[in-house]
Amino acid sequence: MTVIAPPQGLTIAEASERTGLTTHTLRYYERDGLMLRGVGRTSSGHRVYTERDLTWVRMLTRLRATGMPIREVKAYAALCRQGDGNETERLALLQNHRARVLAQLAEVTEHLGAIDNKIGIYQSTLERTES
Amino acid sequence: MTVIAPPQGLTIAEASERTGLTTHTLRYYERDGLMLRGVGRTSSGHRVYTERDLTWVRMLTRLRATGMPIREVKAYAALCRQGDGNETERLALLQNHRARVLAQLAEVTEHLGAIDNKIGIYQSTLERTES
DNA sequence: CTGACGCTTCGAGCGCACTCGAAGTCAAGC
DNA sequence: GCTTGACTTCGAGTGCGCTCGAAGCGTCAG
Repeated sequence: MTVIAPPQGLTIAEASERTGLTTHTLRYYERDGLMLRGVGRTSSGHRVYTERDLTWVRMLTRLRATGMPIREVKAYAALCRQGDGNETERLALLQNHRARVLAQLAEVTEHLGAIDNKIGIYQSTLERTES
Repeated sequence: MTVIAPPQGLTIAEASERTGLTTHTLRYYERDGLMLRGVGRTSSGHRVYTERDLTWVRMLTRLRATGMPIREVKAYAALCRQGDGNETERLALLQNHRARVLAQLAEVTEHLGAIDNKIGIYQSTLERTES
């Protein structure tokens, strides 16, 4: 049907393409209350994504990609939805997350070091055996 | 009952304490074929963990903590179980994992940078508003 | 001898984050 | 006016990694 993208709006398929999320996931995020506000609709009920929506989805993606659980993303979305006045809470939430991510990065890096040692051992074993 | 730890062996409770895994998880790992070989038993059927078992569990933990899926840990265990001669495969598996972990670290770090920017924005918003 | 405890096995259940399928609607092209 | 196909909603299903509970047994303290 080649839905004509309404002025300044994108279809869910286009939004999917630009965000790298599936249409299923985009609908799921909206259903689950992760969007700032419900995505707009055409007269026939099709979703219309604006650039603001995509910007928000990209933020979501960053939070998710750094391991923030959906319920917490939802909490952050709720704060943003409320409007001005709760910046302190938003900041605290993000700083909390940041601290957890840093701890996680440190832990993974440490474990990776040990795995690297193991890799080194196999490499020297193979060198001694080779030819 | 205070099971007397058999000479050079640890009960599952002790193994749990030293590895930080629950007894449930330790049994699950054994059931699922992640251990190098089945853990030994006392005459009454209780598990006896050796230091070698614990060393292996610690390696498991590192692989898991860096995001290796259980099925791949299982593959690695199977290679080790086979004995000498497949060091090349083991090395390849670990190097593959290492590459994925590095990519993951880079991605998370990049996303974290963007989140840090957001944090910075909230901080300056609050500074301007404060007092 | 009795009770409590800590282990045993087995299988079911859970939380998370999607992922998918079915059935229906609507606009456009032929 | 009929077909096509991208969309809609709803609810169920999937994969992962545990996590838990029930039922039973062996050993030790009292």
